[in-house]
Amino acid sequence: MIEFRTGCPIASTLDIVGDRWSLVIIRSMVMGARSYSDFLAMPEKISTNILADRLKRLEEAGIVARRQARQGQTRGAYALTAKGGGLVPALQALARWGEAELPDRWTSPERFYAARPEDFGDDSRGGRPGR
Amino acid sequence: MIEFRTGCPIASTLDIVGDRWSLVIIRSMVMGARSYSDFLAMPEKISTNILADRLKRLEEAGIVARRQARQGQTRGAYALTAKGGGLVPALQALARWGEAELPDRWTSPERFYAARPEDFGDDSRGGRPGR
DNA sequence: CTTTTGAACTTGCAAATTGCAAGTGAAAAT
DNA sequence: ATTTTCACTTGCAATTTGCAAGTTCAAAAG
Repeated sequence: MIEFRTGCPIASTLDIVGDRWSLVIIRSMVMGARSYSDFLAMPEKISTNILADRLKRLEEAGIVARRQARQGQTRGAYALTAKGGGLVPALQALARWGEAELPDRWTSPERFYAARPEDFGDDSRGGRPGR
Repeated sequence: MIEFRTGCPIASTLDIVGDRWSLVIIRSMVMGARSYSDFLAMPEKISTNILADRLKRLEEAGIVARRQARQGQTRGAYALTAKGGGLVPALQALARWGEAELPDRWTSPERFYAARPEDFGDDSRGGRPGR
Protein backbone atom coordinates (compact mmCIF):
# COMPACT_ATOMS: atom_id res chain seq x y z
CA MET A 1 0.00 0.00 0.00
CA ILE A 2 1.20 3.41 -0.90
CA GLU A 3 1.63 5.96 1.86
CA PHE A 4 0.46 9.49 1.15
CA ARG A 5 2.32 12.25 2.91
CA THR A 6 -0.75 14.47 3.08
CA GLY A 7 -4.05 15.03 1.27
CA CYS A 8 -2.44 17.52 -1.11
CA PRO A 9 -3.24 16.38 -4.65
CA ILE A 10 0.19 17.40 -5.92
CA ALA A 11 2.15 15.72 -3.15
CA SER A 12 -0.08 12.65 -3.47
CA THR A 13 0.39 12.45 -7.22
CA LEU A 14 4.12 12.63 -6.63
CA ASP A 15 3.83 9.90 -4.00
CA ILE A 16 2.65 7.70 -6.87
CA VAL A 17 4.67 8.83 -9.89
CA GLY A 18 7.22 11.20 -8.37
CA ASP A 19 10.24 8.95 -8.43
CA ARG A 20 13.12 8.89 -10.87
CA TRP A 21 11.49 6.55 -13.39
CA SER A 22 7.70 6.33 -13.38
CA LEU A 23 7.01 9.36 -15.56
CA VAL A 24 9.79 8.36 -17.94
CA ILE A 25 8.12 4.98 -18.40
CA ILE A 26 4.74 6.63 -18.93
CA ARG A 27 6.29 9.02 -21.46
CA SER A 28 7.54 6.01 -23.41
CA MET A 29 4.11 4.44 -23.30
CA VAL A 30 2.61 7.63 -24.71
CA MET A 31 5.20 7.31 -27.46
CA GLY A 32 4.15 3.75 -28.17
CA ALA A 33 6.27 1.48 -25.97
CA ARG A 34 4.38 -1.67 -25.01
CA SER A 35 6.70 -4.45 -23.91
CA TYR A 36 9.24 -4.96 -21.19
CA SER A 37 12.01 -4.92 -23.76
CA ASP A 38 10.67 -1.69 -25.24
CA PHE A 39 11.23 -0.12 -21.82
CA LEU A 40 14.65 -1.65 -21.40
CA ALA A 41 15.53 -0.13 -24.77
CA MET A 42 14.74 3.42 -23.60
CA PRO A 43 17.70 5.74 -24.06
CA GLU A 44 17.71 6.43 -20.32
CA LYS A 45 18.72 2.81 -19.61
CA ILE A 46 16.58 1.79 -16.69
CA SER A 47 17.80 -1.31 -14.87
CA THR A 48 15.67 -4.42 -14.94
CA ASN A 49 14.85 -4.67 -11.26
CA ILE A 50 13.67 -1.08 -11.12
CA LEU A 51 11.61 -1.54 -14.27
CA ALA A 52 9.89 -4.64 -12.92
CA ASP A 53 9.17 -2.85 -9.67
CA ARG A 54 7.84 0.32 -11.31
CA LEU A 55 5.58 -1.63 -13.65
CA LYS A 56 4.16 -3.47 -10.67
CA ARG A 57 3.56 -0.27 -8.74
CA LEU A 58 2.02 1.50 -11.72
CA GLU A 59 -0.21 -1.48 -12.30
CA GLU A 60 -1.28 -1.48 -8.64
CA ALA A 61 -2.00 2.23 -8.97
CA GLY A 62 -4.24 1.56 -11.96
CA ILE A 63 -2.10 3.65 -14.28
CA VAL A 64 -0.84 0.78 -16.39
CA ALA A 65 -2.63 -2.45 -17.33
CA ARG A 66 -1.09 -5.75 -18.28
CA ARG A 67 -2.94 -6.74 -21.37
CA GLN A 68 -3.84 -10.45 -21.31
CA ALA A 69 -1.61 -12.55 -23.48
CA ARG A 70 -4.32 -14.03 -25.64
CA GLN A 71 -4.08 -16.82 -28.08
CA GLY A 72 -1.67 -15.86 -30.75
CA GLN A 73 -0.07 -13.11 -28.70
CA THR A 74 3.54 -13.37 -27.81
CA ARG A 75 3.69 -12.23 -24.20
CA GLY A 76 1.67 -9.83 -22.13
CA ALA A 77 1.93 -6.24 -23.23
CA TYR A 78 1.46 -3.14 -21.14
CA ALA A 79 -0.88 -0.28 -21.89
CA LEU A 80 -1.81 2.99 -20.26
CA THR A 81 -5.25 2.96 -18.67
CA ALA A 82 -7.63 5.90 -18.86
CA LYS A 83 -6.30 6.92 -15.45
CA GLY A 84 -2.77 6.77 -16.83
CA GLY A 85 -3.77 8.72 -19.91
CA GLY A 86 -4.86 11.48 -17.56
CA LEU A 87 -1.21 12.18 -16.91
CA VAL A 88 -0.58 13.20 -20.51
CA PRO A 89 -1.16 16.93 -19.87
CA ALA A 90 1.29 16.91 -16.98
CA LEU A 91 3.89 15.18 -19.13
CA GLN A 92 3.36 17.71 -21.90
CA ALA A 93 3.77 20.59 -19.48
CA LEU A 94 7.02 19.10 -18.17
CA ALA A 95 8.26 18.61 -21.73
CA ARG A 96 7.43 22.19 -22.68
CA TRP A 97 9.32 23.47 -19.68
CA GLY A 98 12.34 21.34 -20.49
CA GLU A 99 12.36 22.48 -24.10
CA ALA A 100 11.95 26.12 -23.17
CA GLU A 101 14.27 26.35 -20.20
CA LEU A 102 17.00 23.77 -20.64
CA PRO A 103 19.61 24.15 -23.33
CA ASP A 104 20.12 21.56 -26.04
CA ARG A 105 17.28 19.24 -25.21
CA TRP A 106 15.62 17.16 -27.90
CA THR A 107 12.52 18.49 -29.52
CA SER A 108 9.60 16.22 -28.70
CA PRO A 109 7.97 14.73 -31.78
CA GLU A 110 4.72 16.26 -32.85
CA ARG A 111 2.76 13.18 -31.95
CA PHE A 112 3.78 13.58 -28.34
CA TYR A 113 2.13 16.97 -28.07
CA ALA A 114 -0.77 15.72 -30.18
CA ALA A 115 -1.54 12.94 -27.68
CA ARG A 116 -4.68 13.39 -25.67
CA PRO A 117 -5.84 11.63 -22.49
CA GLU A 118 -8.79 10.13 -24.37
CA ASP A 119 -6.43 8.23 -26.62
CA PHE A 120 -5.75 5.82 -23.76
CA GLY A 121 -7.53 3.30 -21.67
CA ASP A 122 -10.73 1.30 -21.89
CA ASP A 123 -8.96 -1.39 -23.85
CA SER A 124 -9.89 0.67 -26.87
CA ARG A 125 -9.61 -1.60 -29.85
CA GLY A 126 -10.05 0.12 -33.13
CA GLY A 127 -7.10 2.20 -33.92
CA ARG A 128 -4.63 3.73 -31.67
CA PRO A 129 -3.51 6.91 -33.37
CA GLY A 130 0.23 6.64 -33.06
CA ARG A 131 1.50 4.77 -36.08
CA MET B 1 26.73 19.92 -11.73
CA ILE B 2 23.61 18.07 -12.54
CA GLU B 3 23.83 14.98 -14.70
CA PHE B 4 21.22 14.55 -17.38
CA ARG B 5 20.30 10.99 -18.28
CA THR B 6 19.53 11.90 -21.89
CA GLY B 7 18.49 14.90 -23.97
CA CYS B 8 14.82 14.11 -23.45
CA PRO B 9 13.17 17.26 -22.11
CA ILE B 10 10.90 15.28 -19.78
CA ALA B 11 13.66 13.11 -18.35
CA SER B 12 15.88 16.19 -18.03
CA THR B 13 13.19 18.19 -16.25
CA LEU B 14 12.79 15.29 -13.87
CA ASP B 15 16.55 15.19 -13.37
CA ILE B 16 16.14 18.67 -11.90
CA VAL B 17 12.81 18.61 -10.07
CA GLY B 18 11.85 14.94 -10.17
CA ASP B 19 12.71 14.02 -6.63
CA ARG B 20 10.44 13.58 -3.65
CA TRP B 21 10.48 17.22 -2.57
CA SER B 22 11.36 19.82 -5.18
CA LEU B 23 7.90 20.19 -6.71
CA VAL B 24 6.30 20.22 -3.28
CA ILE B 25 8.54 23.14 -2.31
CA ILE B 26 7.70 24.94 -5.55
CA ARG B 27 4.00 24.31 -4.97
CA SER B 28 4.34 26.03 -1.59
CA MET B 29 6.12 28.97 -3.20
CA VAL B 30 3.27 29.33 -5.67
CA MET B 31 1.00 29.39 -2.65
CA GLY B 32 3.04 32.14 -1.04
CA ALA B 33 5.72 30.46 1.07
CA ARG B 34 8.87 32.59 1.24
CA SER B 35 11.05 31.65 4.19
CA TYR B 36 12.88 28.60 5.39
CA SER B 37 10.43 28.25 8.24
CA ASP B 38 7.48 28.56 5.87
CA PHE B 39 8.81 25.44 4.16
CA LEU B 40 9.47 23.62 7.40
CA ALA B 41 5.87 24.34 8.30
CA MET B 42 4.52 22.55 5.23
CA PRO B 43 2.07 19.81 6.17
CA GLU B 44 4.33 17.26 4.45
CA LYS B 45 7.04 17.82 7.08
CA ILE B 46 10.25 17.99 5.11
CA SER B 47 13.39 17.52 7.19
CA THR B 48 15.78 20.41 7.55
CA ASN B 49 18.79 18.90 5.81
CA ILE B 50 16.73 17.93 2.76
CA LEU B 51 15.15 21.37 2.66
CA ALA B 52 18.52 23.14 2.77
CA ASP B 53 19.83 20.87 0.04
CA ARG B 54 16.81 21.27 -2.21
CA LEU B 55 16.84 25.05 -1.88
CA LYS B 56 20.49 25.07 -2.85
CA ARG B 57 19.90 22.85 -5.88
CA LEU B 58 16.85 24.81 -7.00
CA GLU B 59 18.83 28.01 -6.65
CA GLU B 60 21.68 26.54 -8.70
CA ALA B 61 19.14 25.49 -11.33
CA GLY B 62 17.84 29.07 -11.50
CA ILE B 63 14.36 28.07 -10.36
CA VAL B 64 14.51 29.80 -7.01
CA ALA B 65 16.28 33.02 -6.07
CA ARG B 66 17.51 34.07 -2.67
CA ARG B 67 16.31 37.60 -2.29
CA GLN B 68 19.01 39.79 -0.73
CA ALA B 69 18.40 40.62 2.89
CA ARG B 70 18.49 44.38 2.52
CA GLN B 71 18.39 47.01 5.14
CA GLY B 72 15.17 46.69 7.02
CA GLN B 73 14.51 43.15 5.89
CA THR B 74 14.38 40.42 8.44
CA ARG B 75 16.27 37.52 6.84
CA GLY B 76 16.80 36.39 3.27
CA ALA B 77 13.65 35.23 1.56
CA TYR B 78 13.21 32.89 -1.36
CA ALA B 79 11.22 33.59 -4.49
CA LEU B 80 10.41 31.74 -7.68
CA THR B 81 12.23 33.07 -10.69
CA ALA B 82 10.62 33.42 -14.11
CA LYS B 83 12.16 30.05 -14.95
CA GLY B 84 10.59 28.59 -11.81
CA GLY B 85 7.26 30.18 -12.62
CA GLY B 86 7.33 28.26 -15.87
CA LEU B 87 6.65 25.12 -13.87
CA VAL B 88 3.24 26.37 -12.76
CA PRO B 89 1.36 24.67 -15.62
CA ALA B 90 3.00 21.34 -14.84
CA LEU B 91 2.08 21.70 -11.17
CA GLN B 92 -1.50 22.53 -12.08
CA ALA B 93 -1.72 19.49 -14.36
CA LEU B 94 -0.41 17.26 -11.56
CA ALA B 95 -2.90 18.78 -9.15
CA ARG B 96 -5.81 18.23 -11.52
CA TRP B 97 -4.83 14.62 -11.98
CA GLY B 98 -4.61 14.09 -8.23
CA GLU B 99 -7.97 15.68 -7.62
CA ALA B 100 -9.62 13.74 -10.42
CA GLU B 101 -8.07 10.33 -9.90
CA LEU B 102 -7.18 9.96 -6.23
CA PRO B 103 -9.89 9.64 -3.62
CA ASP B 104 -10.26 12.11 -0.79
CA ARG B 105 -7.57 14.57 -1.76
CA TRP B 106 -7.82 18.23 -0.77
CA THR B 107 -9.29 20.63 -3.23
CA SER B 108 -6.65 23.11 -4.30
CA PRO B 109 -7.57 26.69 -3.52
CA GLU B 110 -8.75 28.79 -6.42
CA ARG B 111 -5.67 30.96 -6.33
CA PHE B 112 -3.53 27.97 -7.08
CA TYR B 113 -5.27 27.35 -10.37
CA ALA B 114 -5.39 31.08 -11.01
CA ALA B 115 -1.61 31.39 -10.81
CA ARG B 116 0.15 32.06 -14.07
CA PRO B 117 3.85 31.76 -14.94
CA GLU B 118 4.06 35.50 -15.55
CA ASP B 119 3.22 36.15 -11.92
CA PHE B 120 6.76 35.14 -11.00
CA GLY B 121 10.28 36.23 -11.52
CA ASP B 122 12.08 39.37 -12.56
CA ASP B 123 12.18 40.61 -9.02
CA SER B 124 8.80 42.11 -9.82
CA ARG B 125 8.15 44.76 -7.26
CA GLY B 126 4.68 46.19 -7.38
CA GLY B 127 2.11 43.75 -6.23
CA ARG B 128 2.20 40.05 -6.15
CA PRO B 129 -1.34 38.79 -6.72
CA GLY B 130 -1.61 36.25 -3.92
CA ARG B 131 -3.41 37.42 -0.86
C1' DC C 1 10.93 -34.10 -29.38
C1' DT C 2 14.96 -32.03 -27.70
C1' DT C 3 17.76 -27.99 -27.55
C1' DT C 4 18.44 -23.23 -27.94
C1' DT C 5 17.09 -18.60 -27.73
C1' DG C 6 15.43 -14.65 -25.93
C1' DA C 7 12.10 -11.98 -23.44
C1' DA C 8 10.63 -11.18 -18.76
C1' DC C 9 11.69 -11.15 -14.64
C1' DT C 10 14.55 -12.22 -9.55
C1' DT C 11 18.23 -12.03 -6.51
C1' DG C 12 22.27 -10.27 -4.12
C1' DC C 13 24.89 -6.73 -2.89
C1' DA C 14 27.28 -1.95 -3.28
C1' DA C 15 26.41 2.92 -3.66
C1' DA C 16 23.63 6.83 -3.25
C1' DT C 17 19.69 9.20 -1.23
C1' DT C 18 16.50 10.17 2.43
C1' DG C 19 15.06 10.87 7.08
C1' DC C 20 15.65 11.65 12.06
C1' DA C 21 17.67 13.80 15.85
C1' DA C 22 20.72 16.65 17.66
C1' DG C 23 23.93 20.35 17.21
C1' DT C 24 25.74 25.37 15.85
C1' DG C 25 26.13 30.23 15.01
C1' DA C 26 24.32 34.61 14.11
C1' DA C 27 20.63 37.83 14.43
C1' DA C 28 16.25 39.42 17.15
C1' DA C 29 13.80 39.93 21.02
C1' DT C 30 13.56 40.85 25.92
C1' DA D 1 23.29 40.84 28.64
C1' DT D 2 20.80 36.80 28.06
C1' DT D 3 17.48 34.12 25.90
C1' DT D 4 15.01 32.77 21.87
C1' DT D 5 14.37 32.03 17.14
C1' DC D 6 15.82 31.24 12.55
C1' DA D 7 18.55 29.13 9.19
C1' DC D 8 21.08 25.96 8.63
C1' DT D 9 24.98 21.62 9.48
C1' DT D 10 26.39 17.17 11.11
C1' DG D 11 26.14 12.33 12.21
C1' DC D 12 24.22 8.28 11.58
C1' DA D 13 20.28 4.64 10.39
C1' DA D 14 17.03 3.29 7.06
C1' DT D 15 15.41 3.18 2.51
C1' DT D 16 16.01 3.38 -2.42
C1' DT D 17 18.68 2.91 -6.55
C1' DG D 18 21.84 0.74 -9.63
C1' DC D 19 24.75 -2.99 -11.41
C1' DA D 20 25.69 -7.61 -12.52
C1' DA D 21 24.31 -12.11 -12.42
C1' DG D 22 21.15 -15.52 -12.29
C1' DT D 23 16.37 -17.98 -13.26
C1' DT D 24 12.06 -19.17 -15.72
C1' DC D 25 9.33 -20.33 -19.23
C1' DA D 26 7.34 -20.03 -23.87
C1' DA D 27 8.40 -20.22 -28.58
C1' DA D 28 11.46 -21.04 -32.42
C1' DA D 29 15.07 -23.99 -34.32
C1' DG D 30 17.01 -28.16 -35.31
